[in-house]
Amino acid sequence: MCDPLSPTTGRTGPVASDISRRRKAAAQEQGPLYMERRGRLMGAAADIFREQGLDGASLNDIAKRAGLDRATLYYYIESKEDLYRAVVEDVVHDNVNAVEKVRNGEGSGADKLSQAIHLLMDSYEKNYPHLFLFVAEDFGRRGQVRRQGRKPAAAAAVEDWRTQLVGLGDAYYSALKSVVAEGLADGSLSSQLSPGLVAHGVIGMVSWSHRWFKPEGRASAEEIADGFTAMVLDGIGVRRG
Amino acid sequence: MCDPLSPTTGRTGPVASDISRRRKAAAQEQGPLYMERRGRLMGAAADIFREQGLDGASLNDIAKRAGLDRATLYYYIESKEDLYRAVVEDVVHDNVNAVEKVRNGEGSGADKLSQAIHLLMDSYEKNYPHLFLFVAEDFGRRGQVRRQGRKPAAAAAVEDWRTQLVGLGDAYYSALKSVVAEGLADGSLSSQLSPGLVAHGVIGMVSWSHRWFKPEGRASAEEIADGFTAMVLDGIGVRRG
DNA sequence: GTCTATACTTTGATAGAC
DNA sequence: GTCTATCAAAGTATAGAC
Repeated sequence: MCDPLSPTTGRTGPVASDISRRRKAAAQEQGPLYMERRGRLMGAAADIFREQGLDGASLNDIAKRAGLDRATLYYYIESKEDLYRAVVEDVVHDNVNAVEKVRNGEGSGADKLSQAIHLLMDSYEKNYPHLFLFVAEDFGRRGQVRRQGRKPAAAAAVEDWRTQLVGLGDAYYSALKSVVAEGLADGSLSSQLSPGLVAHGVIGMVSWSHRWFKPEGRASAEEIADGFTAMVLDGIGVRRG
Repeated sequence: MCDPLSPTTGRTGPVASDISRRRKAAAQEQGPLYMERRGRLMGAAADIFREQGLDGASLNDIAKRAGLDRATLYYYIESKEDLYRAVVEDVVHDNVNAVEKVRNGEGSGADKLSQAIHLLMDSYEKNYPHLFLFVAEDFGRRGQVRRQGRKPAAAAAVEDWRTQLVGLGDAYYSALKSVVAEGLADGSLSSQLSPGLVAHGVIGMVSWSHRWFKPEGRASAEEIADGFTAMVLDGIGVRRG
């Protein structure tokens, strides 16, 4: 290691700026100051994305919330999409993994369905608002992300990234559908409905909570999950016969 | 001396352009050509809004789909928000009115709940994609609509309009909650859950269909409504005891 | 690490000729 | 009725000084 690259004049030469390299270096280093500020930035971004959505949020708003200048963000992140990704990716992955673990685990289909509902509501609460950011966006739509600026993030990369997120949503749906099908097969569930329709209904019921659920609200995530589970399994109509 | 290019002759004077006045005049006139082209524009706008969302859609895209120049749109509409409003407003109003009519009508609470579910799914199909455009947007978020251009639509007016749309969503929720409460009171529904939670769940189940429902798809809106109604009233768990 | 200044892009909207 | 030309605003991202 050596840093003899100062100009031979002895003067402090012009700094090689290239924030892209400095960003990568800092990311590798993972110094304590870097990590702390990066964490604060992620929190601010989560708030703003929650309030305004991916499109509606501007880096200006996020920078202001984080107490930084807009340009400073680029020391920590590569682009707006990169920032959004950093905020939601882990939590979404964890969630899909968790549901797939439930599907592959022990228990009846009905039990697993209940577990899945509780799991998701729990995650909404624990990881608020990160998971909601993902649920609120409809990545199935094309061209939603509008690219501006002198060097917009590479279109192909952005498209790849969107496709990945769509895939995660699909994986979640697929796992839940399997759970329902298993329940119908093992006799713990009984319905004329297709597993796919049930899965859509359950996911809708739970996902829609991003429009009204507040962590400090009257009902806890667990109570809501209990309620939805009872509704789906037992129904709310009076028993006939 | 005198500028020979100066049009000081008795020739036809400069036209008073003012497209705003001409737009209002044409709207009053309602000539057949105007109505036909306006209708085509609304159809194109509905398509693009469906694909890209309110924010993601650009007037350029909409104009292209309608086979017009971007500037020509302003002969028919006042602003982007005005266009979106024209596309969704009637259908959303009709829907809220229909649900309130169900609430005020005859029948048990359980019957009314079933009616409401069928009504909404039917409307999704019949008015596709207009009602979906509304459901897909989250007007509860602030500052989502980004205003650009030399003279952005008056911020106050846009805010008013957003508040109105939020109000329509609230009215829908409120009506459905009443229906559930009535069912619990008249004995046609039986549950420990709060009417509000049930209403949220049902609305979520149905509204989420904007992410997956296709009018040409395997299941019709009526079949889906039948399925969701059965799921909510009877449940899909095996009967105990 | 952070900021000022600025390049470049896209958009919504107008003016005014035809 | 429609179009060309253009505007002002807001955005993303970069360069480079400190």
